[in-house]
Amino acid sequence: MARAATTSDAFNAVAEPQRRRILVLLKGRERPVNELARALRIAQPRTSKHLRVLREVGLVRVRESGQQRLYGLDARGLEPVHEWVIGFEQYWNENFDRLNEYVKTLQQKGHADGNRR
Amino acid sequence: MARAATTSDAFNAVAEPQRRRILVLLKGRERPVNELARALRIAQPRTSKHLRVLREVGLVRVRESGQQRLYGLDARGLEPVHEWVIGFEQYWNENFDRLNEYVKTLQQKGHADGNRR
DNA sequence: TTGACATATGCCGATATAGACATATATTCT
DNA sequence: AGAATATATGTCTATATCGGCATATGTCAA
Repeated sequence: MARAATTSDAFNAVAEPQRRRILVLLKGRERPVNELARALRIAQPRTSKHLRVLREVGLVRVRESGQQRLYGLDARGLEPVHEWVIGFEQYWNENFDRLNEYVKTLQQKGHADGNRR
Repeated sequence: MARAATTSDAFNAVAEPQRRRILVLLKGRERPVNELARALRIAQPRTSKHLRVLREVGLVRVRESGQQRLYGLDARGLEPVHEWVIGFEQYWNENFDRLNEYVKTLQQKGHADGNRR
């Protein structure tokens, strides 16, 4: 079995640097494909393919506008990513080793309320 | 060129579901490889390889303890992921189209204080 | 209709997986 | 030393990329 498809979820879609840059560019306003390609300095077909991936995981919406297709951000799909990562916030905000010991102590006592920051 | 290596950064390392589960299991306490393998119900070699990836991006530390190797979380590498994702929070927390207009207005004014939730 | 412009898709090549399995390496115990 | 336990690594297979290029599809204007 190979790596999971990039279209499987937002985590995989966002693992690609160019796709992250695309999403950043779409903050605040819609953009046509060519504009994105120019901004990222990547070929138009490549841009279209990245956009397709982003579309398939729902991070981006398309809107026809004449001969252009305007892509817009739909950041809701990033919320699960945020939820997952934020669960680790306490572990990078504090001195790791001391927290580690602290939690271990609590666990040995059999308590489950050791999540205070 | 193929997809970026999983070892290239935290984004890629975390794109793999099993690796995310490993990190979650390491919250609060260190664990030896076999314990992780059992908990995840995946083969030990596979677990070791995932841990290797996590080690190479610095999300995990190892400590020798007799014949065991205790893996511990080092969540600092997740902070960049968090930073990136949090930049989109306003876009999933508010009505997209109205916010879109709002941000556009701010940008035209040249202000940068529009991050209030 | 023909042409210009914008975008999507198909094909190819090179590569990096993830999983399964066998095995090497290291440590502890007897 | 030899066995048992814990972990890491090498090999093989199947697959899903990502990028480049050519080309199909679609829209608008003259």
